[in-house]
Amino acid sequence: MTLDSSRSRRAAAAVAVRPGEAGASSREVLLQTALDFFSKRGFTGTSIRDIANALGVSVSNIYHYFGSKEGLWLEIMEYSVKTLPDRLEGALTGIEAPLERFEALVRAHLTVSTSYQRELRMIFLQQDRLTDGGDRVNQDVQRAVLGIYIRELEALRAAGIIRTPHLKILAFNVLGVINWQLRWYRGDGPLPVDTVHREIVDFILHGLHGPDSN
Amino acid sequence: MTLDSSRSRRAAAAVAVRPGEAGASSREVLLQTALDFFSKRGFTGTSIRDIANALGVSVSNIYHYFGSKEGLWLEIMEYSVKTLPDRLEGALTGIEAPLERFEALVRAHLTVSTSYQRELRMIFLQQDRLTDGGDRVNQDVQRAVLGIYIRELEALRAAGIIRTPHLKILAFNVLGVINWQLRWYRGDGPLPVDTVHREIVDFILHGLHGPDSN
DNA sequence: GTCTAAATCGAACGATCGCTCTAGAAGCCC
DNA sequence: GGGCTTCTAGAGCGATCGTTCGATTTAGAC
Repeated sequence: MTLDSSRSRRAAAAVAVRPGEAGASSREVLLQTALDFFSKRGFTGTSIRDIANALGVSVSNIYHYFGSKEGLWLEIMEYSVKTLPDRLEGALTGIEAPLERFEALVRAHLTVSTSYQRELRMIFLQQDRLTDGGDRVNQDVQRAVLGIYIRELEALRAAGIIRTPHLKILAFNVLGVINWQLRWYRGDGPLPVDTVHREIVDFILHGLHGPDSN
Repeated sequence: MTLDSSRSRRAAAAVAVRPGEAGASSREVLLQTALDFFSKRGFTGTSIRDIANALGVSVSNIYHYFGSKEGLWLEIMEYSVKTLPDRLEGALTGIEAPLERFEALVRAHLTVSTSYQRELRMIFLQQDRLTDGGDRVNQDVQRAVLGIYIRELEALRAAGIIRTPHLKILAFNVLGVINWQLRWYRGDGPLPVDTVHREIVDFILHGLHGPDSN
């Protein structure tokens, strides 16, 4: 359920694998296991043998499907994090009022964050150990998301709802609240996801002073 | 200036080094270089040889002073991150009004974050690759800071200033804004540190709606 | 059945990892 | 000077790293 049904292909050695077959199943299992390790220990903290041994398969298997360790990383990025900007934009279509748009943006962001919690943890753990092309992916996505927030904040300022001239700082503050949730929130804890999302939206919109203060 | 004058000692092989001498200088340079690497590439992403080669010294030198890679990491934690809870508590002494206390807490936290930016980045990059004792340090500090925030938020609730029953979520939201700044703020950029701190305090206290909305 | 390609394995490569050991250089006390 | 401790270097240890390779197994097409 957390996986996209249409899967793109980019590996070096692997060729045409039809989705929904036994071959794809091996692929998926490898991706999921790699995701578990990458999101918990980061890129350098995870070895190819960690992933292979966890599944009881050989390391050559991974190279057969993904070509390299970085290829495996990028494959995970491909179906998850890279889709983030489009998903955020999609949540805005049809909404006109700036404040409504902004709230929809935050809510959509939280929803995607919940779906791709491990994938997003990966990019926030990773620290310039990939080749240039690999780093680019993360930077582009983060820049795109920031751009969306700044654009919406500009609309809020034009509407007279916010006054600060430092929209970039404001955008980072909002992103901080949303992304920090990736660090502390555990789905298996006592807090329901709806409660957490509602509290975060309230905090972003009203800060410490609750929604009844305006 | 970002270093404590009194330095604690815990290495395995090293013994009594008087501060302020030539011996201490080698030590300091090693610590600073290690700090640069750890804060940029994390624990697993940094090798002992990275640090030694950057300084043109031998790896044995590092082991002479710190005993192990983890010892080097913990030594950095010792003079910086571990002092965080005490510094936050110190900023609260003499202040009575809950809201004033909270604002002072946030401001002190931002000040310390600026002083120990690289050190704090280390602990947010690191991901359970240390031995049990090493992990404990980070966890204890983070728990202590969270405890301080929750205690102050309880005072705010008792004073009727906030209403939400989910103080833990609220505390994480505040910490998210503060800690996220470690990820994006560069001191050499165009934004003055005072401006950033003021915007963050305003955001935490009032959210998107500015300070004149209550 | 045969043929072919995808899937999987185990061994091994060179490089790098954290770390140890031995030994010489430098600094201080007398 | 000698005698001691501290500091530093370099070689090398076993382990693990990402990766490659040849060979074997599996599975579908005919």
